Amino acid sequence: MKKQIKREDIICAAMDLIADQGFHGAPMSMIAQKAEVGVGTIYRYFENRDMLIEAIYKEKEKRLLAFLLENYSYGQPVRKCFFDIGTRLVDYFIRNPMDFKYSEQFHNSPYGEAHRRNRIFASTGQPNIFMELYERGVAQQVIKTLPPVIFFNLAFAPIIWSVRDHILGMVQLDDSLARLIVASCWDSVKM
Amino acid sequence: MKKQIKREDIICAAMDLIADQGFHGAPMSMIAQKAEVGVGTIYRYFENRDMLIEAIYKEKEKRLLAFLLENYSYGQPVRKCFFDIGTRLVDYFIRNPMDFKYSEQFHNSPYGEAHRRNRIFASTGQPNIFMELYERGVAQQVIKTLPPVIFFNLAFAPIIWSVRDHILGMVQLDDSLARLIVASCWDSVKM
DNA sequence: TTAAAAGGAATGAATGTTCATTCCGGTTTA
DNA sequence: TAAACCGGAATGAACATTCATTCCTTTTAA
Repeated sequence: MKKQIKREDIICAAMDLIADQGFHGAPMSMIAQKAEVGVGTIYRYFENRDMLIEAIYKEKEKRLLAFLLENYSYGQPVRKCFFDIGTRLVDYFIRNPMDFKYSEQFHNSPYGEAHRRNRIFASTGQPNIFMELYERGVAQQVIKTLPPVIFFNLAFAPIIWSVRDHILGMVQLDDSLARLIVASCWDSVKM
Repeated sequence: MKKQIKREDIICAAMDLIADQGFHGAPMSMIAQKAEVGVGTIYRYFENRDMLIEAIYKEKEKRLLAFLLENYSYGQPVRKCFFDIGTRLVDYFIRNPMDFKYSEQFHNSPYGEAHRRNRIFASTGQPNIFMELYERGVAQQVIKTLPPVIFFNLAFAPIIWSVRDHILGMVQLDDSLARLIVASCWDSVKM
């Protein structure tokens, strides 16, 4: 009970610090301070720094996946599903900018090297809606014949970059612009 | 004369190390060793670590820009210019993977924070072919009406991600696939 | 009912390591 | 021979991690 609370405190503190200062700006001492906890305490909950960082990532990933799967438009046409996933992705990250920033830091660091290839669409055992979408699209010939990786890049890279720009204040990503972006991504992959 | 050679040695060593080990894997002592130079010598050519890292970036950027501008299809239709830039970008990075990797490391680190927004299309005083392309496209109504940043994301994010995947060995990016990707990006921005 | 004792959670000063940077004795060059 | 150059040991700052000690909660026993 108490235990879980402290663990949460540490995770939140670390995630906030790392999200906006990067891994360099988040020494254990600072994480401890922000979490209002002794440095040593962190080590009661996490084997070491790497494990803490990994744990945060896992948690974030789990939440995102859950959000994407909630009421997902299973069985709808490929195009519909594509728009659904795209707009949800934008929604989620705009509502949880810290998650996005943390994820960026993580993937672009030695810690995330291993996961780099999992990105969003790895086979986590979960029903993989990304892969399913790709395969269905190819089978029905509604999307271009492309290696899966390329499909994913065309489909999501502009979205991710645009979300980043939004969070950095370079653009205002409102609903209509978000839709326009997703539609453009669709234009790039559709047959 | 000699001076320039040592400077080059240091830059090359640092860039190779950083490109494939990241900034963490490239302490000054290791750079010195790889460059076959004393640690102190580095400080004769660069004020400090940050300056070295910055200098490498500037050099790389200059080279890329020069490559893109070489025989650039000025005055051709927007579509033609778009394809030209896209394929050149792929070509350059595939032929200079270290430059690409370095650039990725740089942009995703505290060092590159300042430049993050310059990415490839900042106004460096140079004739900015990216901005020119965007403006011409909008004026002629051959591309969608989008904020410039979004246009750039749609146009180049998938290319950059795909190049990265190629370098990591996730896809084989041959000429025809590269052309297909550029064409798809065009599909996403064209009117 | 209360005092004492145990168990284990929390703490943060101390430790050891990893660097960037400096400095000065040696070496080359003009 | 002086001046410019080099090299790499020495320095000190920044950290992750440890561990002896304190603190708090729960159990025991009188």
